Amino acid sequence: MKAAHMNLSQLESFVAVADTGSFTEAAYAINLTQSAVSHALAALENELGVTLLERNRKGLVAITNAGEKILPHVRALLTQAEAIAQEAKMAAGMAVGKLRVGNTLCLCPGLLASVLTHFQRQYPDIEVILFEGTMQEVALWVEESIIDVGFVPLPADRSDNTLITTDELVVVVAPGHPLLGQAAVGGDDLNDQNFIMAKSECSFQMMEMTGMDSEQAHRAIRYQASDSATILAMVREGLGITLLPRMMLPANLDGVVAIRLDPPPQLPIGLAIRSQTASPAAKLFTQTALAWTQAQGSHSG
Amino acid sequence: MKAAHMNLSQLESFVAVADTGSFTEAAYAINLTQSAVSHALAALENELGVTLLERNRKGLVAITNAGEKILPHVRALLTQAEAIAQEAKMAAGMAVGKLRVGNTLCLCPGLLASVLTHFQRQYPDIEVILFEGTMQEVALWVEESIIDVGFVPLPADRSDNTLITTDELVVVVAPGHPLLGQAAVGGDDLNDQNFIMAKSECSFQMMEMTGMDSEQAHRAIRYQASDSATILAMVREGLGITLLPRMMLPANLDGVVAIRLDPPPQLPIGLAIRSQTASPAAKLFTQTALAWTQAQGSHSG
DNA sequence: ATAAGGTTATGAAAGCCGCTCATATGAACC
DNA sequence: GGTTCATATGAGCGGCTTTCATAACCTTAT
Repeated sequence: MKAAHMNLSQLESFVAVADTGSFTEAAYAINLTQSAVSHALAALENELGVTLLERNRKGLVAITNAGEKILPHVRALLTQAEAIAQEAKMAAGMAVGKLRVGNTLCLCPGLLASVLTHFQRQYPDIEVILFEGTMQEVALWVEESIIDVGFVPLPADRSDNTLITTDELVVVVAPGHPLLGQAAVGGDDLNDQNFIMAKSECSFQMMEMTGMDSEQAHRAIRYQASDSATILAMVREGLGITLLPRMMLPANLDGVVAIRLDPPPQLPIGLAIRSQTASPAAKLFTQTALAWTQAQGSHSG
Repeated sequence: MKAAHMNLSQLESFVAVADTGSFTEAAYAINLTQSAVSHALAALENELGVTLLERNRKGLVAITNAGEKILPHVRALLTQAEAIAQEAKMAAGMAVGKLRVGNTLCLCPGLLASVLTHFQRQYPDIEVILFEGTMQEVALWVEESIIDVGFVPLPADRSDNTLITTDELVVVVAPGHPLLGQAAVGGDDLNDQNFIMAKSECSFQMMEMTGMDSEQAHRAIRYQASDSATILAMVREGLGITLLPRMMLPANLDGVVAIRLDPPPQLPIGLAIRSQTASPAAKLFTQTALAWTQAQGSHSG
């Protein structure tokens, strides 16, 4: 029983099932028959000698421990397969393929939009697929080959990072707030304030950049909302103050006032990719983002 | 012409040809017919739409630029394939597979030997393949998936590193050397000495750890040899002094004297692996190495 | 030159493998 | 129990991969 080689198709099936949680959906997602997926997984499991998925003729398949261990490797393998195809097309002069980009909602949405616009114009044949998640998720996704490139706040210890830009954190308060009377607002002035922040880990990071420690930050948060408009509305009502990257401020902030801090905390934002094994599209994206940064720099300089 | 999926077998063929430089040898190496390899490469190139190898009916095949770009991705892909197989076997309770270990000759050879012995005893069914190279090569090989794990001097910026041990650098001189008269030998005392060092980049790193700068180190080296016995013989003849990690000293150093430095420079030695995508065998090896370190530590403590 | 010995390429045939179609089987919900 | 949802299974077709045999090509020696 000389085991035949495992197959890219089988691996794709496995990932698809793991992602969709269903053989039928997986089959649809990768343009195959449900039967094909079933056969593929049976063959794969047979060859590996391990059960990858706990079947359940009802609709939900659970991944086994073994499957959980193997899945990241499969993802990494398929990512390389895509990279190979892309490199080949690049060598033939065309920039095509898929690029999975991760972004954190609470990091300046305008940055992603600008870079994306430039990128799409420059490489119209690269299909961009967007993923949204927390900073931690985005960083993890890059490592696990779920996405090819992601915006993360630096310094990120894992993976390869290139600094794209920094964004200044500002305090937003209601008109007539006591802080407005001060000549300069430092980190200490924020300690006894009520904060309204986004429901994200990244809120704490931002607060700690003003000089608070983790515990203070947790205590200081009075309300948490998921949308920035909601947060600003609450600030307008005088329920508290908030801390935002400058780029997240709306064009006209009616009813609220932004105050710069002294010293101004700079949130560094970078792009994470898998250093050596990045796909060409991912490298192109990084280049585009860097070029955009420099263009911005020269505009304002 | 809907391109069929590329094939693991084709990719193996490509790597084999790239490594051996010959279709015939490659075929032999992966237990296939020369014809099969030829067909495989033709199919692969046809699908990718790129020429990967510059053929030459004489015996030597050169890799094209496109091939050069694609090759690392192929290696990474195949490494993941091996990792998948290993994870599967591990889940079934057996530790089997291949592990490619990189080592630098000038880093304590005893370390590798000890760890290897333990590892082989613990996991007799994991086949270990040794690679020797300079520190830079070893670090690069890990990144490029040519090896799974490698001993490198820390800090190595790339890849994931775990500290295994440190080794003290000592000065070795001929009997009667002026330095022997001093109470304590510091980095400054070495500046005007003639050095005999190994032909390796790692020599400079060691010298810089005593406080010299790069230029001083280059000037100070009088002779370079490739074997440590040769170096010690030259020191014995009074041609100069050398700097060695303690672990590289022979059991009885007849005719030469080792002097400890003050402060003693500690060369940190670690294991590099690909953080997320490491094969289970590579992780086991790291564990074994760490366990060995701790055992050593408790012996001497 | 021509032959010999090396290389890769090519064509045809065999066998295996992966896909689809059709259908069985199982679980839940009524 | 039947309906409806899911996955499993079996047979057959088509294609891909491999092998065998041989061609084409290059280099070197005679």
